[in-house]
Amino acid sequence: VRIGELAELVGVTTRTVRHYHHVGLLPEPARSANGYRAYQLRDVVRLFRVRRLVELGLNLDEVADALTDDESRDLREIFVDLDAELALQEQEIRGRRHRIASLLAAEGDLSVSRDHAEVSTALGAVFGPDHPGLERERLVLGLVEPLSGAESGRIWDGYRSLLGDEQFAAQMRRLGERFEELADLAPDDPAVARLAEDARDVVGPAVLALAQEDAVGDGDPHAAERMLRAVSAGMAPAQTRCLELMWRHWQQASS
Amino acid sequence: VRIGELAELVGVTTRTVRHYHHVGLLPEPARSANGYRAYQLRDVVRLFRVRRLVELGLNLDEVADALTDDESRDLREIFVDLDAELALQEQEIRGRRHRIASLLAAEGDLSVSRDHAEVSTALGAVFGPDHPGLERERLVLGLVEPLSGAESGRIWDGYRSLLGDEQFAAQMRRLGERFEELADLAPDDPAVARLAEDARDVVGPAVLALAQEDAVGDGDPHAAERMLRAVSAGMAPAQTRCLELMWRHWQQASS
DNA sequence: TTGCTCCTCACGTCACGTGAGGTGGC
DNA sequence: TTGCTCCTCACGTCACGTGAGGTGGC
Repeated sequence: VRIGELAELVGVTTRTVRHYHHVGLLPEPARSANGYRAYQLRDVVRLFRVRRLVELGLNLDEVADALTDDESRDLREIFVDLDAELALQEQEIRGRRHRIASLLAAEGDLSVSRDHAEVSTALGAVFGPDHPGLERERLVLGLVEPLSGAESGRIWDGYRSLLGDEQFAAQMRRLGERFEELADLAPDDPAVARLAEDARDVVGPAVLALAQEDAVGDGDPHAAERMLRAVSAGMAPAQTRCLELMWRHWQQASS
Repeated sequence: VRIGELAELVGVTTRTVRHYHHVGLLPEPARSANGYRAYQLRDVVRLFRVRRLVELGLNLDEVADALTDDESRDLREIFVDLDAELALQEQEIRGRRHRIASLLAAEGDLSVSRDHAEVSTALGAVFGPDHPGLERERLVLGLVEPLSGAESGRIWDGYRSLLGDEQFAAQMRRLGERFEELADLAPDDPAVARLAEDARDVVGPAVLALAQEDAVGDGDPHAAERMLRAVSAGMAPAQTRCLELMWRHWQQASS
């Protein structure tokens, strides 16, 4: 029996058989006069046994281990471990499918959540298309999505109540403009502290909500700080400083 | 924000971030004076979106595809396809776990089936440890295992009834010895045809059963022929010829 | 000075797939 | 002569992991 026939018998490719020779899973058989591998019955049986284990999900090292005669490691133990691993994989796949199903259940744009789309639209309406901070404010929304449902839910609610109130919205728009103007100032410019003071009661209910979540203790305990670091990525020093000051105010307010 | 912080924010390694740069999933950010990558808010958001899709099970090409703005391929379609693929994987894993569970449910040696172990023992008892054909006969049992349950079931039954009958067993032992003696003869030696004739009613109920399965049409329609090729792997020419003759007899008997 | 982070190659992982270039048997 | 199978390298796949060797900031 030559390699092609062996492979067909067992249902693999000839490359697979050669690979098993290479890694020592299957002994190299004698060669016939023309240099072709000449397989015996025992090789066919061996290959079948190898494939049986591979198809159950063992990797080639484990198969080699399982097929040694010294039984150093119990086959039963191997299978128990394998089953546990497969159970994990199954759970993972189910989780993914669950998340995909809830995505597909929603209509509209799948690339962002419904909440995100709604708040983004509201932001555009409130700020107007030419507002210098609109782009950044919208990017910040992208940081809310990876948070847990409870965390992001509070934040979306915070945005909605804020943007829904004409007076707050107008203040927010103005604060946003002032924040952009910080870009060219020094971090210790008095305008920085003034803005942080003025923003205290208007902007940032989202962050406040996050801080409260932190205090309550469910979700990621450092979500708020991580948000803060992410938001300040690439900001001008004065803007970063302003955010820091706001953060301190909010921390005091929530404690 | 430098690469380490970005990676920690999003929950990946720095190597992963660099890999995404390499394949173009994440744009290379500007460098600060020391050559370090300096990330902006938009990079954080982008990386979060990439990871969300990766963790759902998309490969990096698909992620890139899904995150292009031209929406050339509908995200909904991508998710539907992905779900179908995940459903397949889940079924595969369940199949494996099912097979493992039935293995674990049986006591004793997990490397071979109960039937195999039983028939192998019976073969040893009937042939005796010094019989020249015992090793091969036992190897042949290894070819029965990969067959479907119905096919192998018939064959094990065939073996059991044969080996359980004192008279048949004695004949089989004798035929086995004669078969080994063929090794040094020419394929056209009259002893070959004689043995095939004599074996007709004794050896090979297993193959006969397989041939019947073939005729009935369930299972692999060429299982018997494949068995024959495998069994004759590495045999002496006269032995192969003898098997062929037997096979023809059996085919006639079953038609 | 020490420890930490960053930088750029570049090879390794896992189980094979896929040519590349050549030879033997019908 | 043509088509098929076999042979031996040896690079490619996929998403990074893991050093190797070197540099900047506290």
